Amino acid sequence: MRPRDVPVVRELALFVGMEEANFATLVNAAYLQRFPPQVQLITEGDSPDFLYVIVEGSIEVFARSNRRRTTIDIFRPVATFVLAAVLMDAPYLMSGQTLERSRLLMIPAEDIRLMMEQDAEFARAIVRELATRDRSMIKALKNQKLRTGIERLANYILREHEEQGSHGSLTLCIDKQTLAALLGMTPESLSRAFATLAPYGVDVHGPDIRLSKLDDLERLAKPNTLIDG
Amino acid sequence: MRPRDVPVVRELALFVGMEEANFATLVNAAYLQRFPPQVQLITEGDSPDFLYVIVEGSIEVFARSNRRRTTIDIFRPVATFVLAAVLMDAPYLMSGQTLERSRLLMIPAEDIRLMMEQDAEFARAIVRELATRDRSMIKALKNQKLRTGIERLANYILREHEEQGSHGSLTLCIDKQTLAALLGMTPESLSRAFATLAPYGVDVHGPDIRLSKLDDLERLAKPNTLIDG
DNA sequence: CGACGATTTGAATAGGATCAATGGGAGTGG
DNA sequence: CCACTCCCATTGATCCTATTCAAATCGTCG
Repeated sequence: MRPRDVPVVRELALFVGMEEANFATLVNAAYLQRFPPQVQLITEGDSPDFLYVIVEGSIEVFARSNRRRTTIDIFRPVATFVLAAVLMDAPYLMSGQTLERSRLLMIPAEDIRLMMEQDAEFARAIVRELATRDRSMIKALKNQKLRTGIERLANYILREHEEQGSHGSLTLCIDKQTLAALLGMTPESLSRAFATLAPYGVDVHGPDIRLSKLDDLERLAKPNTLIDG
Repeated sequence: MRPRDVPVVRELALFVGMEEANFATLVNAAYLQRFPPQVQLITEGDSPDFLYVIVEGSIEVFARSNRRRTTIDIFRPVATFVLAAVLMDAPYLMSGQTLERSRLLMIPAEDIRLMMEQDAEFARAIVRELATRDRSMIKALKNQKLRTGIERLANYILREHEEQGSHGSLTLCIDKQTLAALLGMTPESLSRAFATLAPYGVDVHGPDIRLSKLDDLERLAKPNTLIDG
């Protein structure tokens, strides 16, 4: 790992409280690597070799069963993924691939497990990370079970709109196929869902969306901090 | 908490590695309490007061949004719930109620958080518990997004069948309304799903189910250790 | 220009939900 | 012991949501 990348990683919530020596140990064992888009990094069912930290780019984690495929989550900097599998030394439950050119820190799973035993502050940071992930998965499950596809889309739009500054417009940062999979629907259904939202002031032009009737859209979406928080 | 209940709790994965003094501290602050059926213990949105440990009975955790309601999970001894909310001191994401007469150990949330700072072995046990929960939620999300209602039911039946000894029959230990909510469908749909499974050797008599064509049922269900494990 | 992949649109179908009505115990009170 | 009631479960009819399969359209890039 290049020296100039170290400070960025050091500031991650997961590492910030660690003793310097322990952090150095972890980093020495780790690889910081670049990947082109559409590279599959992990495969569901495999044993975890590394904990991944996204330094740059974005990662889609997805799962298959029967002949269906769905997106579980999309990660951006700075986040880790497959932490639970690494800690339990249990098979990955999902596959993961880069969506764009990405830089990832790969820390050998065994080092993570050892370090958790050695560094109590690291263990506590892991607890916070895991608890956050757990809650995030509960929210995703609620989103899926308690809302229709249109409602999920409406809430996704509102959330992106807010994260992008609430200026009345937003730009989708993933392509529509991936968005459809994330929202638990087919690309065709997503396309129709967008059309259904037109009367609610949702104007779609490629990846750009303008929102002209925010109130109407919110009335439809009924955002809920216990799902979208 | 009664002295004779202490050993049971002491053996929980969460506590078994703790120093004796620390365990005593936690237990002294805790309440072991009985509840009748259908008592709502926690409400989504509330701040976490306690970590709950089910010593006896069963608990349904569920969530609402719009005017819908769904079951997230059902817990039996010996398990904890709302651990993530307690650790993050963040609002419960789900409500919880007893399904039957139950005994619960209630440990004040603040004591859990303090003890995690003090007892490194406890922190590690929490990590394992959280990682297991996280994986369980991922599986639930995959189950919901990658399977139809009938497939979810078929897999639920196969899993119960196995847990009850694989003797060609099983007994539902929750009523069908609750099962329907757990599987993400209405009671009507569940009833029809059972009917659909009849040609696959699923004979339902009230809560009792006999399975006469296990192979056919498995071919339909396509159980997957990365979902049902 | 031409090809390819992504998106949209159309038509038909499937999976579930909703609303309504019926059947079937378990428990209650006469 | 027998109605009676209530709640759960089932069944029927219909509607809605979303998927599937197919075709058209759009944009981008070589």
